[in-house]
Amino acid sequence: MGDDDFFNNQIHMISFTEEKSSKDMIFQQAFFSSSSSSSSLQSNLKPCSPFPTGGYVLSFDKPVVEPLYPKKHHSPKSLAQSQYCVEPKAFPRTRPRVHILAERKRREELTKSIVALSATIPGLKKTDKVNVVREAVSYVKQLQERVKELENQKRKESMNSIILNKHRPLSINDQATHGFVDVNEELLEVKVTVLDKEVLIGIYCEKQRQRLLKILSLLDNLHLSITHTSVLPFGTSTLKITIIAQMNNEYNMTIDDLVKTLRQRILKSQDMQK
Amino acid sequence: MGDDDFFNNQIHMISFTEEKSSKDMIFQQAFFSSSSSSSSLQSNLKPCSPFPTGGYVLSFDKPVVEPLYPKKHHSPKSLAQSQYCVEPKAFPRTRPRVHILAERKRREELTKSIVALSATIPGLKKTDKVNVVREAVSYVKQLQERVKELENQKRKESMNSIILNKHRPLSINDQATHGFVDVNEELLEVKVTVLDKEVLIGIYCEKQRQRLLKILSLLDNLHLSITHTSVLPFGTSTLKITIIAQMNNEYNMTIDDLVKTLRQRILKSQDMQK
DNA sequence: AAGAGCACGTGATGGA
DNA sequence: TCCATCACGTGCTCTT
Repeated sequence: MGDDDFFNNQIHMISFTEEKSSKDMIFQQAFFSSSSSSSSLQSNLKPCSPFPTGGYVLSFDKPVVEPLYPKKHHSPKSLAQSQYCVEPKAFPRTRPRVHILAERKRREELTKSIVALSATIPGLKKTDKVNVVREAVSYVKQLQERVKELENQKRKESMNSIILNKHRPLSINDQATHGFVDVNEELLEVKVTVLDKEVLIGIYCEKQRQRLLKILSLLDNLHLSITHTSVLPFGTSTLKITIIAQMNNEYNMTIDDLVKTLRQRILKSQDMQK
Repeated sequence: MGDDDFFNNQIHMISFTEEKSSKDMIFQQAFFSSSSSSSSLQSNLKPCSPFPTGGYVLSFDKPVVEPLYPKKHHSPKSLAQSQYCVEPKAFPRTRPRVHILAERKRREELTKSIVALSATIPGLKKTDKVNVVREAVSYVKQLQERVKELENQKRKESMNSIILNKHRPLSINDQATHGFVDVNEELLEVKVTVLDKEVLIGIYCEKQRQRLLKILSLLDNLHLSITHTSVLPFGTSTLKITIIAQMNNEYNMTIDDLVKTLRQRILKSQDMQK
């Protein structure tokens, strides 16, 4: 669990004119599974390029030793293989150092961000860099899909109240709102609950001729015997219908199917009315 | 869209002498805004390390020219600065090359994955690598939170059917289920819908003495005048109560508050019954 | 001994 | 000019 500790256990030397940089790298080094200790100065030689004279040479950043890159990495071994060349002429070698530092910083920050990313994605086993990013991609897609899914469901749930607001001026300027109201955006909510052999059906819909009659016959066709009903007017143009019914032996639908077919049939009969 | 192709279009030479390889990199190079063309051979010199003799030297992979790394990048300029050193002694320089290739592949794949990641996260402006990863982190967190939020809401919605299943054997082994049933897990669902000055209240609860009476007086206290009610028995021990009421002038609650207070009061009166 | 993985220093390049 | 970003080749380590 505690995996944030191995910072600062190694102090890379100071080098002349500071360059503090203790506690560096390490981090992902340890995180991404690797050794831990380090600080094997390992020679700071590097190829010195920009010479029109041809001839590729090496040099320190300064004509002096300069332990500039203290953080190489992985301690053991080496140190014996410090090899270098000396530059024939000392040059204003003050620039590359800032470059090196900047680049170091950049790299550091990339790995750090990747570590942060790996922290957000659950069930990650291979903490290797590319794998982290890849898993992140698929995880993001997965999350996006889940969100979309849930939001669609929610839309259905809260549809009635939204449509309610739309229908509020219904009786006033009925014809005036055309164009903004989708034909399929009927006000219709169906909810079904099952308990043993009984079914509780709640329907919230627009007021219409023969509304209850049609629904009851529809239920009869689906092998449901009505035992109680209640029809309550809500506002000027909507109804709340509640029905309790008994499943016959022939009945064998799932709840979802029942809801769907009820919605379909009721909507169809609504269309036919218009 | 199609982003899986530019592998294997280059046949990395079979062995030394050769190295065709044209068009590579490109991709992210173009994606992350940069130049596009490539192939500026740019000298293949490299520091040759493992020499116990000290002295840091450079060499080709072979004593011959060898255009090994054609993909350096950014075409223009350079090419004039081909500089190199010759290794004093030719060595079995056949190993590093595979390493170079592998590393190249690794790098390529990392950037590719990051590009893929950047594709999944919307509204991204700075397509810089670290920024992509960082934005990905915050985006993932954002998505996670949204999912959690939506799922909690969903839980509330579907609570009733879950509790229904728990209560199914209620009338049979009433006392026998103690210990597994939390005291607060009463069967109670309250749903409120508002239309102008009217309120539609649906309550699903356990059958109990004076249930309707208490609820109606409660609503009266909240400045709601009942216009219609319906009480339907569902199963042997539950009720579906539906109420339509008018808001009085004194009424000024939000829907959520109304639901909460209704739930609280009803649950409290239920407790007192026991 | 081979492979995978990482950080390093470096040159090139495009933008303030 | 300087600064940021990139791909590159390299040395190192750890695992198989």
